[in-house]
Amino acid sequence: MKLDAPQITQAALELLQAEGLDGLAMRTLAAKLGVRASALYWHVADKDRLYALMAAEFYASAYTHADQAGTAREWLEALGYRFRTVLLEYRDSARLCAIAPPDEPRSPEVASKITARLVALGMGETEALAAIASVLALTLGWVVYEQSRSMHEHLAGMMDLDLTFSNGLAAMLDGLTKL
Amino acid sequence: MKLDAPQITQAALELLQAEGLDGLAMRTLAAKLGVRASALYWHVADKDRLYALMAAEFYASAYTHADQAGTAREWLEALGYRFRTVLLEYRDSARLCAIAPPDEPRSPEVASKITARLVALGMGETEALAAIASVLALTLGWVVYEQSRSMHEHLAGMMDLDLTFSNGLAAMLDGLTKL
DNA sequence: AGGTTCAATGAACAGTGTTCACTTGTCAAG
DNA sequence: CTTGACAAGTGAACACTGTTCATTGAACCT
Repeated sequence: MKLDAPQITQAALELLQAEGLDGLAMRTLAAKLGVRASALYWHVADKDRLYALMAAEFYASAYTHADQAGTAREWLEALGYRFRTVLLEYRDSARLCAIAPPDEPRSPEVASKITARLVALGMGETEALAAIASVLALTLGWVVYEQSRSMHEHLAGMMDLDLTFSNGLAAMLDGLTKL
Repeated sequence: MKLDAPQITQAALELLQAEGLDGLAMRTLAAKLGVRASALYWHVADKDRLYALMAAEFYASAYTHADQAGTAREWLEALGYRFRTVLLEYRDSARLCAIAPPDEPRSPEVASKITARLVALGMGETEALAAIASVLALTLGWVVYEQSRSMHEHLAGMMDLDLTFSNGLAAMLDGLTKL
């Protein structure tokens, strides 16, 4: 049962879910894998790199679900909705995404890959990229607030968080996909 | 020249601007104030508390500028616009806001104070709160991406960040303040 | 068997936030 | 003045963090 970068990422996600971001220490993570902390550095360069791998899972889940949509509008809505859903499954995940550096060096080709589906559904390239950035930004920021414990208690008492998020997202998409 | 919580906050903001979040160590901050690190704990309970005080400055600046607006729509637009502007003046400020816990215990009265201006301009209380949360979320998330160095280089090469942000914000506000 | 390479170890290092017993400095009361 | 009290800062320690590196072990191919 050899160690492995994806395996480490998986264990890190479980640890995040169980203990939160503060509980995610390299030694703790290593112990969970039956190994010493220094062994992790053979497979993963940095803790920042580990953050990036973890965050990439969230983004991947969001993109994967979005790809089942049939229109550009639906695709963007699914992206935001699924991104929030997967983030809410893990503690402190939004803070993690805020801390994590982008995992791959971003090149125009990568950008094309991300926007490809939207372009196929009839959007312009930069228009698509702008829309994706806006949706991810709104969702990430929203979950940051939603996962802050005292903020959550405060907001949840005064409104339906699911509904209010959906409204904001829908409002933005109405404007973005209009003309 | 006695030490003081607001003074510590101010020095911390300067240090953040100069060195970024990683350079913001209690000992470094204390040295900047001509004092030892343990002295800071007389005025500020925690580092988290310090984060909260710093973040509060950003929010205060945003709210202050917004209050000069004449309509609900303008108020919300100013809130987002100014929030982004002040965040961009400091390095890693968005990540800081994502980490910082809300500074005051949130009560219904505090919520009323925040929404007061919007209510005076004709919005319902919960409607106003939802709109504020959406605007702050979009802006915070946006600046998180914008301040990530590699992400910034990547996005800045493909679009006008000022314009794209404004578009997203305007699109959302069109939908939120419509009916 | 021998050697090469991949993988994990254990010990250390520098730096972190934080605590606490202790020394100051300042000012008011006796 | 002296005394006491209280606010403020010190210095040393603690526990913990991410990270490095020389060393060791295991697995594989020749």
